[in-house]
Amino acid sequence: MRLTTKGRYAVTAMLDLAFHSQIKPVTLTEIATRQTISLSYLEQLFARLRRAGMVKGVRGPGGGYTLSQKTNEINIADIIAAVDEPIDSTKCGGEANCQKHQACLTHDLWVGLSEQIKDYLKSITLADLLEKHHVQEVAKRQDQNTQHIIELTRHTG
Amino acid sequence: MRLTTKGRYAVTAMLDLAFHSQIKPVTLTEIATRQTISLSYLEQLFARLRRAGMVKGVRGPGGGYTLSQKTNEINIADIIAAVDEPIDSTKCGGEANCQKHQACLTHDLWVGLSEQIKDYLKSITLADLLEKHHVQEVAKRQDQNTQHIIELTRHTG
DNA sequence: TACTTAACCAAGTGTAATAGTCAACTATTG
DNA sequence: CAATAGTTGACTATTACACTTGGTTAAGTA
Repeated sequence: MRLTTKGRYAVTAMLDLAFHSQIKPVTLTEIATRQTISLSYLEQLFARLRRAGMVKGVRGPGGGYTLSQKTNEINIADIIAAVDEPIDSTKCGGEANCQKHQACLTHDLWVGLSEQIKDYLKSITLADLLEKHHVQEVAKRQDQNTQHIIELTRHTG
Repeated sequence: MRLTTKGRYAVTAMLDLAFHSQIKPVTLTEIATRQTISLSYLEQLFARLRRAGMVKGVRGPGGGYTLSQKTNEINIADIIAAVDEPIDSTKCGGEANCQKHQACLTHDLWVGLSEQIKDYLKSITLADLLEKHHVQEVAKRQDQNTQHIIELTRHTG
């Protein structure tokens, strides 16, 4: 799981889409203008999002893009994964050229952390963010000292 | 908060350091060899980590690097922040050129998410990861499909 | 004091991803 | 048919990444 500007653009655009596509499709031109992202770059991002089945394109006048799922069914991790290149964070690629035991140990730790982040982002949907915005203002005032209990499911190979 | 290979290298190297610098300083050459990272690249990363006050360099024979804090005082977010370039994720830079209200709304949402991720990574320390590894080995043997409940104390600034 | 070690430092390089452009094509609407 | 807007591909500039080279400085050791 990588977090780059590209992923941020994608999430931002999807949020914009979630906001505005309630009634009719939203054109990329609108999103590009609102979010100050290059239209052609957006086209590339949405090509991937479409292939991932997250948005639907409607051609012709009055067309544009709509979400192909509900906002509470689209999570952040999937959006980012859709636009990012897949990457093997291990370098040793599992076991092949990895002779050093100590090296794999720290690799394991990172992969574990990476999975945690992924799971975390998977648990956050567009709906959460949209809803959260209202709550945020309240929470900002409360400014309380919480303890996070994070539940992690381990994927066994 | 960005998540790139650079940050991964930094975290990996710090984990390696945490493992091996218990008794004596660890040379970058050792880490470079173990983690198959270029020595000079490591030097650059550690220059930043040193400036951030996370590691101490010891010159001369028998020298190397040690952690300047305890493993439970060093969190992942700080490591990543130390090596990454600072980036303004807003593009509107607060308020200056941001005329569009709708744009800032989604920006807010992203910034909020970004803060969440940061807080999350702030709550995970090197000690957590090292400790987790022991648990992992046990879990691996048991080979059961368990659900880990990991309780992380959030450090408030 | 000379030598070795290893941190420290600066400048440069190749590569790949990012961010964006340009141009064409297809489907839909009116 | 014309306008709209998605779809696609190729191409370019910029940048960060990952790494290299070639040093200097400080601290031990012979």
